[in-house]
Amino acid sequence: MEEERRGGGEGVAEGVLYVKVMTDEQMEVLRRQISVYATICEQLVEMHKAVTAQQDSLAGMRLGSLYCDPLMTPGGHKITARQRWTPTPMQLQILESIFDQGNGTPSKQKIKEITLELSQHGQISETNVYNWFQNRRARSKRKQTAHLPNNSESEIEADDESPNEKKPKSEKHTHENLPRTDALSIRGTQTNSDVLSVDPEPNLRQGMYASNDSS
Amino acid sequence: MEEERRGGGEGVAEGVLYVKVMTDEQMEVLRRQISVYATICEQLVEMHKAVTAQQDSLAGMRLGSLYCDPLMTPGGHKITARQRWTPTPMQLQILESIFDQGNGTPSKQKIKEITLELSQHGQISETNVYNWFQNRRARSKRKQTAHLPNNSESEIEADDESPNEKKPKSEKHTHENLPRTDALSIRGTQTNSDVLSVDPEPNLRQGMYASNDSS
DNA sequence: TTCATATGAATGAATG
DNA sequence: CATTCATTCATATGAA
Repeated sequence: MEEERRGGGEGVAEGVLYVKVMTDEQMEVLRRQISVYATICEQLVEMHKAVTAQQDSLAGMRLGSLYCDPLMTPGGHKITARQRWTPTPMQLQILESIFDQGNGTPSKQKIKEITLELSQHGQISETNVYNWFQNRRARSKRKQTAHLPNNSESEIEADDESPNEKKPKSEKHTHENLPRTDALSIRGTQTNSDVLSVDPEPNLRQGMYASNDSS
Repeated sequence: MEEERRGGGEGVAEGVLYVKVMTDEQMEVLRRQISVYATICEQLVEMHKAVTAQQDSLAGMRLGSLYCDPLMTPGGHKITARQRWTPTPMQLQILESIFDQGNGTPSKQKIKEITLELSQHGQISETNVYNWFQNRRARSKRKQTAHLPNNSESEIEADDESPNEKKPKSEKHTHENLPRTDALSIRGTQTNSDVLSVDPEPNLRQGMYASNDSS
């Protein structure tokens, strides 16, 4: 599927000319920047849709066409694929055994040692190890949360913008959910004359960042 | 030539020896181009905001009906309901710019100003800003533990079966004064080319964070 | 192809 | 501030 991730070098008859024409860092930068204005463009599309919809109601004409089909979508950037680390079976085994030792919280020093150990079996970085443990613990904990809560109620979550509800997200968020809108939130809410009204309604918590005035 | 000028950091990642065909200058060119586009888009958004707002406010004379509820549904609860704040690209840009300014720890007063500024681009609270800076600093500092004093990685190792890569986050740069333009600040920076001089909303950035009155 | 899932990585928020 | 937690995003892989 992704054999053409480096589509830059076409015309190769035989052999996979496998060269990177940009460093990951460069690619990351570009990706970021492109993503920025791609999102903005998406907002523009939404606005245009809104505007044309108004006109539509007046003239009765319909011209709702999407004129924005970028090469990538904010939901899935297909610009580049960043390869991610994959532990070798050997590494995985070692990691698993360390994890099973109960020393659930490997400190930084541990991480270094483990990384050094694992680097004998393949490329690896401390970040990889760190992430692995983080994920391992988090996911093992989530598995336990699948305790068949048998919630007899049916909380009707009508607002499922995500049709795929396979992920067992039966967790319980014990914190207040702030009515957060998505990235392109400028289209909703008040597009009235009060578009730019600052809504300084911060969900200020108890402590915040400064209990007192440090001035 | 200058294909190896940039101290990107990585030259050989895994088995694959790749060359850098993009120079700093090329990169800079792309960056600036994208920056221009981003700025244009940003201004377009503002323009459309003004337009839609105007239409809406003039609905009494034009439409005469409150039919301005096409797709947005001001009270649309079904857009997305996330518990966690996610900065919009524009907000991110602004935050990054501020962060790169080296003004380090923003004081409480700064936070307020920044929050006010960012609220023009989406829902945000002071806590969000504070957390962002906290995380930003902490994580950028964690980018220093991946190199060994005598780590000669000039060797091309192709023995491993794990095609992986380090984690070069885009912000490898410490907040040192980069000679290049900052990460496209699509915000206040009035487009030098004055592409679309439509700025009917002077109150977009009233205070900004320029007013440094911290204690 | 498309969908579903596992999982590495990113990150906002919380805790010390 | 330094670490950790919790959640989400993105990608690799396999099944339908």
